[in-house]
Amino acid sequence: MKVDGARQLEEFRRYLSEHNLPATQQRLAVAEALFYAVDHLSAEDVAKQVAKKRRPVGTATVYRTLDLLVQSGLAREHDFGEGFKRYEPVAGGQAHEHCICSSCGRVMEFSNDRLERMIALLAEEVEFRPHHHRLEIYGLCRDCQQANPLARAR
Amino acid sequence: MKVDGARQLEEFRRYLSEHNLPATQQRLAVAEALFYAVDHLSAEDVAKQVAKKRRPVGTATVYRTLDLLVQSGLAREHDFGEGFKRYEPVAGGQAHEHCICSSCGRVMEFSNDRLERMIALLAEEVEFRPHHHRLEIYGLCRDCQQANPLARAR
DNA sequence: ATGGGTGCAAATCCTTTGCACTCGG
DNA sequence: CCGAGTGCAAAGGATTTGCACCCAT
Repeated sequence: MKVDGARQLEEFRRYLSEHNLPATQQRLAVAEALFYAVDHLSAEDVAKQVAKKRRPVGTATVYRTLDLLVQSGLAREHDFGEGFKRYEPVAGGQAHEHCICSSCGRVMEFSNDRLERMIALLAEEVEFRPHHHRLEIYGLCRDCQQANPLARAR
Repeated sequence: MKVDGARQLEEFRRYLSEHNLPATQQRLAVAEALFYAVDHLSAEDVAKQVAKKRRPVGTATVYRTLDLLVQSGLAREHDFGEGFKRYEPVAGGQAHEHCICSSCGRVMEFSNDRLERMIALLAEEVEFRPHHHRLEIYGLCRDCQQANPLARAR
């Protein structure tokens, strides 16, 4: 989901200083790569982006910084069943869900307030205090439906 | 979610013969372990159950059979962010969702037809042909809310 | 009989960790 | 300055794979 990269980077700086954590080149470079990404990036993707735009950063640092970003609430972690995780920037509070194409792997997003409210309500019905959630819909994207009209999504 | 183990095992047998796949001792033992489980089992849990009730089965076979079960639609795979996958039996078509306690790891289930319908509808709105989905709600279960009233779910 | 299944162990792949060195505040 | 952060490479843990042997059909 599109976010304002510059603004997000500023938020991250604030988070770091509030927590007495040094704002190192590496941390900022990793955060920047994620915040300006248009897609859901894997840790490796992030490392590549950083290497391209700035200066290579160690794998460990990439993972450590991604963890920080997740903890700060500025990023979200996903597992689309590919055997590794993907990350995406989060613009404060905008919940949204994902459709993952079983055929080509494309990920689409949508959001719907009524859905969000219903989810919160249903959780409370089982005496659960919801914090966040993740909805992934697997099936066929438009292109793959056309390419293979009879295909049954896996 | 509770399913009829014997019935499910029969379904698996049918699936195997329909696909010209041998119904080996190991496959049946793995399927049985999963179908009679009350919880969401990891591959290792499954192996342990099989070893206890029947005869030890190789790790590779456990994974291979779990894949078969998922492909046959008789089992479902989950990643609750623990670093490994969990599996649960699926009784034909009964969609249900999960609440995962961030504090103690307990998993609760619920289902709601209105939610299911809304999810299908929203996917179609973005020209996506949904096949199945996964909704995971993270937060605090009732016990953990009481044990730590001020805790903020992660 | 016989083609696929199984077990074992080695291989993979993503992610984490230990440690000496470097740097931001 | 100095404790936290970084890079490297080695470790870790779940899952997969290669291959000789075995068993349902």
